[in-house]
Amino acid sequence: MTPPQFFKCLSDDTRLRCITLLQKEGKLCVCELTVALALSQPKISRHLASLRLCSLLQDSREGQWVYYQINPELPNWTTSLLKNVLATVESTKLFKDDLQRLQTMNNRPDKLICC
Amino acid sequence: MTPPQFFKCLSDDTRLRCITLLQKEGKLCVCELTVALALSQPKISRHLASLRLCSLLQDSREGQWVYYQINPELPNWTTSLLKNVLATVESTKLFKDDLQRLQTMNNRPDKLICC
DNA sequence: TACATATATATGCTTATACGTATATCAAGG
DNA sequence: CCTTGATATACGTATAAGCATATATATGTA
Repeated sequence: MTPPQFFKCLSDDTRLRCITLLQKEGKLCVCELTVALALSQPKISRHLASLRLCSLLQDSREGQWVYYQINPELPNWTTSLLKNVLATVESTKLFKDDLQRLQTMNNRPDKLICC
Repeated sequence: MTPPQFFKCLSDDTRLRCITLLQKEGKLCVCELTVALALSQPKISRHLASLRLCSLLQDSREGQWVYYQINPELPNWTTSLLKNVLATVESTKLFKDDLQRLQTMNNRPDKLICC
């Protein structure tokens, strides 16, 4: 992934919110992100797919649910920048609201704690 | 400037090259950037204008020449990210070639050293 | 099998980006 | 003034992004 490609991933509000939430929470399924960002499921799915295609995210199915997480094999420069980005965004109202909706979500699926 | 807006600035190759060169060199005029990136003058100008409009860059005229530099009054989080970006890009062939063309440029205008 | 929930993708549309070419503006020097 | 070099902008066009809605696929359960 080249730097401009990487920055394009971060240049859309929906994608940036997904990425920072995933950084914070580690692993979230599509329906959790849909509730957290309060956006339509297809919209979330499309952005997640684009982030998966450029290998910024990884997905893994657990039964009905598909979980997404930051690709743990990203090059160092991206990881370092992402850390920086989270630190920047974490204090914003937008981010706090997303986290709030996630934490108070009804019927939140249990994560499989494996290995 | 919001984070997505900021990342959109960095999401285009031409803009990213201008920004990193300006970070390295401090202040460059349009013709220097045109030679360094080996691109057409209107293309460079248009991208510089967009970066100026979102206040990532500042311009200042010195006679015939218009010099651009990173806006020194950017918020801390941007400055910090930009530093990170330069460190990432600096070792790439693309960046070195740009720098090379700049340094060997003919008729390079003298910068006004003021104050 | 039938149905509910979760997720992905397709379609049609609108808007935004980026580009090349042409042209305008602006400053400096005859 | 008139020209030249530097820079900015306008215009038309091609392409990419993003969206809402509808639909398809996959999984789990009765």
